[in-house]
Amino acid sequence: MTPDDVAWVVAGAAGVDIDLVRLAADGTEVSRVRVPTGEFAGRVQAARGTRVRWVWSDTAHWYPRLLAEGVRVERCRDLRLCHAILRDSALVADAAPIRSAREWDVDATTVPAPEAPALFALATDAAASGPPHDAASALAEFARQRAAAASAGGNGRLDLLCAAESAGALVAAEMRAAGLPWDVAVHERILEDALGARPAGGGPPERMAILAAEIRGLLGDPQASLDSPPKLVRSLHRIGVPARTTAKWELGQYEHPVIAPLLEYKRLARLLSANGWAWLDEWVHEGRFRPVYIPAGVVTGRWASSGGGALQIPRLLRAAVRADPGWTFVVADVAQLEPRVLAGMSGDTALARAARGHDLYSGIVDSGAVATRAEAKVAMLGAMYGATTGESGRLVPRLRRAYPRAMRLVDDAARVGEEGDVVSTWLGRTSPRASERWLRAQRVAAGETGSAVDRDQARRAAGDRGRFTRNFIVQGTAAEWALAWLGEVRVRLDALPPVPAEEAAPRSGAALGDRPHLAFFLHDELIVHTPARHADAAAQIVRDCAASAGRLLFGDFPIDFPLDLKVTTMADKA
DNA sequence: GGAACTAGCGCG
DNA sequence: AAAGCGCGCTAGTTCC
Repeated sequence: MTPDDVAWVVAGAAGVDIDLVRLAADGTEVSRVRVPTGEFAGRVQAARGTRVRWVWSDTAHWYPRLLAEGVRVERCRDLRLCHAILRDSALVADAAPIRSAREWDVDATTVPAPEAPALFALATDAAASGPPHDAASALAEFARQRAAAASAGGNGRLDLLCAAESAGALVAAEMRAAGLPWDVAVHERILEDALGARPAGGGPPERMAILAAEIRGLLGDPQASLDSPPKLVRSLHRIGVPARTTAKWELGQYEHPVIAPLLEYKRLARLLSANGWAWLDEWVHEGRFRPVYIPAGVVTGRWASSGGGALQIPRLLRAAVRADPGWTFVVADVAQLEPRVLAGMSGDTALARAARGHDLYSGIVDSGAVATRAEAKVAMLGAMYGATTGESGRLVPRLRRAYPRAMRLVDDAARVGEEGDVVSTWLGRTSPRASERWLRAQRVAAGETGSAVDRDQARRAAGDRGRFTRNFIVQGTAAEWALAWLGEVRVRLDALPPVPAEEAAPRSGAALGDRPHLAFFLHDELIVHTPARHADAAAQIVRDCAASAGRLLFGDFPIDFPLDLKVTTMADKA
């Protein structure tokens, strides 16, 4: 914390009074009050603008109830999320105290989703699946975390990461509260265009039924099952298509009249089951899709989501994302985030030069390392994922020659992982340790009693782990860049003036519906929902924050993060 | 009849 | 039989 920081530690179980403990910048307790839950939101609102940081057990536990009352907070520290970072970080010199606080080891995915704040509080406390929420526990954990961070190397990088992670948790709660504007009529039109009319009394939609009849005719079996892979494989064998699986990449390799309609049927079946009318009924209410975002739900620090498949919305349906009347979107994504981050981490000026301007892959071609953009892309992905065979594996050595620093960084990360050690992202998030099972397999293979099968399995497991750690440092650092971007966008949008009540978007909620706010985030892309009059300002903020995120992580190193950005009322991809 | 698993495919 | 990372979700299948 900076010296002028004031922290209020918030604590209390659901349904009882809430303790507010004021701390000085050095962590000593200044004062303490106990307030009824009904006064909590008012207290928080009153503290806006005082540079307070709210320290609490779990943003998903505390923040939804504030948002429901129309109250935003400027900054917080999410003890649950920061605990996980500091507990595992290789930068922390003395991790023993924080590791001993096992009650804070709460897997993000076990935190229940808030249907409504009241229900959520009940669910959490009844199931006792969250971290402790009382004042003594929170104060002790905060002290442990400050000590752990103070013992860490890395010039404050972990402090930066904890701040960014906590800001992300605020964004996640706010985006759920605001929701993503979703036009049900447009979605239904897309479904009908693709699938045909919605069946009145069950059964498949019209176009799927016609396709199914055609396919069954070609299979020579009016009863053929198209939805069961084993049965479909047997049906295909009977007409001379020797497919082993029903995966589309394999089916696509056979020449037979049944293949084309079958692939089309599978595409439609997927759309129907994943995002059909049932999805719409379940997940879109009052013009908003409100998924549950799970910050750091992925080991690398990326977010996960729960319910509604928020991070897998098919491109086809993006046309259903429509701004409210008088509002618009700023849709922005970063071009080639991961290789840019790799250039920054490794200090590879040659790769940074290739990245300058806009298209990094074209820049690689211009440098002469490979001949085409497609080659540059597959080679770079192969380098970051650990490809060893095929076209990708063949091209990676060309990148090694052209960008030795960058390639050495990922190659070293892979070697460390193969040896069973951990790797860390730029800001210090550290990969999980090798499992006991993995270590045992390596010991057995290395020992005199190990069989050829043991050795083969161990080598494969080592390779798998090496590809994981290779990718971890890049994917994880990209996630950190994105958090920095997101967090700064949030703060700066919040500083824009609110619009008059008659121009507000009430469906986005009392806390956020009167001003530009984040509405969606997906790894390297965000959508801001904004009153039209603030669209240009919001777009500039999104651009400026990409630049400042780059500086926050990589200082003066000359790597830029260009955006594909557009201002539009329909958020199909930028 | 339900839990646990797999196949397949959507997203980055 | 995906080559090469990270996910979530649905339907079908297998096992208890």
